[in-house]
Amino acid sequence: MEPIVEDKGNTPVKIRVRFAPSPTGFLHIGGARTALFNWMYARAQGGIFILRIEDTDAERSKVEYLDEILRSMKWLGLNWDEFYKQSERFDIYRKYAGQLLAEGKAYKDGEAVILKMLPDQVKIFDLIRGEIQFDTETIKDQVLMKSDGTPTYSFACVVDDALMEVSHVIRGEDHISNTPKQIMIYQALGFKIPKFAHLPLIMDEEGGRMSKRAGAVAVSDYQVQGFLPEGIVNYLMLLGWSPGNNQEKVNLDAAVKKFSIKKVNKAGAAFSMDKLKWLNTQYIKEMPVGQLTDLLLPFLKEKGYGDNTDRKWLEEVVKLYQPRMSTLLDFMDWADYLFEANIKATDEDSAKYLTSDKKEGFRLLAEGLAAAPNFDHKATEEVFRGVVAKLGIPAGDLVHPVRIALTGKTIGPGLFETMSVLGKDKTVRRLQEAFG
RNA sequence: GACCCCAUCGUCUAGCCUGGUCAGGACACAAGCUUUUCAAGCUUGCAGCGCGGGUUCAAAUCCCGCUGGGGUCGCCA
Repeated sequence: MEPIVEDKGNTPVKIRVRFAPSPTGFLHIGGARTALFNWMYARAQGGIFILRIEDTDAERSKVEYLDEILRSMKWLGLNWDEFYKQSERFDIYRKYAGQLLAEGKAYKDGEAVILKMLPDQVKIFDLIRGEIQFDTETIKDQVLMKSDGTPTYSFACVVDDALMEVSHVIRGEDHISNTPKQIMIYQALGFKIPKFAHLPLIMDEEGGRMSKRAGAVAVSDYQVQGFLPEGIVNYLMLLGWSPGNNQEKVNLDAAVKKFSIKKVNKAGAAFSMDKLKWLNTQYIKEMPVGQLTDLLLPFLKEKGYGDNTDRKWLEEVVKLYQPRMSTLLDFMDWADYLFEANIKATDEDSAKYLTSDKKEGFRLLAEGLAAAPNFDHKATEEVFRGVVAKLGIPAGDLVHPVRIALTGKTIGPGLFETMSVLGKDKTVRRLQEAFG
């Protein structure tokens, strides 16, 4: 089956799209969304997804950034079919600039090459917004090649899009006003003009411009914060697009099947950390424990918890926390008492829960647990129930103080499971030492 | 300021193209159930077509204006 679409002239056009980041910073969450929509469109149409690095600015471009962008793309699962770097194509841009000079369509100003803007009404056809019209009279002459011999963004972009036979330019709305300038370049060069699709911008939680101080903006920040690529990708696709049928949780494969660029929204979308977390929670919940444990390993290692932990035991612990985690980092916050030698509750919690009337209960419990033949949650519960029955108090009276003593926290999984994974030695010792 | 884009619950959205379903779903929020806590889960609730004119028997839906928000005006990308 040939992946084609009909254009106006009825000539079959191969779908070719590109994502063109500049390695002057980390892969931004907005950039990731642009990449995602390009990727989905390519996959949905059986087309080609090109990754083109726009590193014409040698000053600001850094290899670290390039590496990070590539890493983030792979992490998100956005694989590319072709790869280019503009810094390796300067000869090409120079050649076309020379051509325009020779044809008298551009002129020199010092070493710079500048395109004459002809008065014209430029129409661009945008797949999302329809027809947009500009009057080039208000646009000044455009620099093509800078005095230092390097191409400007618009020039390199147009030359590459044309030479790489990009059929659809899918990019952020912030590029709308670049488009008429670029069309003038296409026309001067005699290149075929591609179709455009300008995506709505992602705003911060307050509806303003996305900025660093508004929280995480780099994809890698979200990775560090314990988000899963599945959750991020799912969330990002919902910003400006809907899979329909009231579906919210949709994986990449399913999304590709339903994706249509024409169904993309026009209005900007505010980012919601809450909803991202909710989706992340959904993906964590459905993940096989073994896989989740694997993902947790690097986080544990970084905290120095990773070494010589028993895998089977670790998976049991993970299973306990899996239903209540919304990011991988939650596990690190909640399960630390299992890895630390000593734990401490806040003074406030100690004062509230570890009151002297609990001493007898703690003593009996420590004694009973120490003598328990085994230490699964059934065994620990049996001992516990025996103690509260003997004391004639409600279970809750002892449950909360014990949890504080064992974990340093007021929240957590069931107490008996908690004791079981903590192990007999630590459990008994922490009970004995609870009152100093 | 000039040019351009946009406008449905607090937020993301379905519905708009091809006017006529109590404007549907999700997150968040609130309440309840469950319960040894916190989550999760289930149930219920709260909440919206920016304003003003048209067109029409009928407007969230079509047209115009206003207001509001956003973007661009670099030898950055």
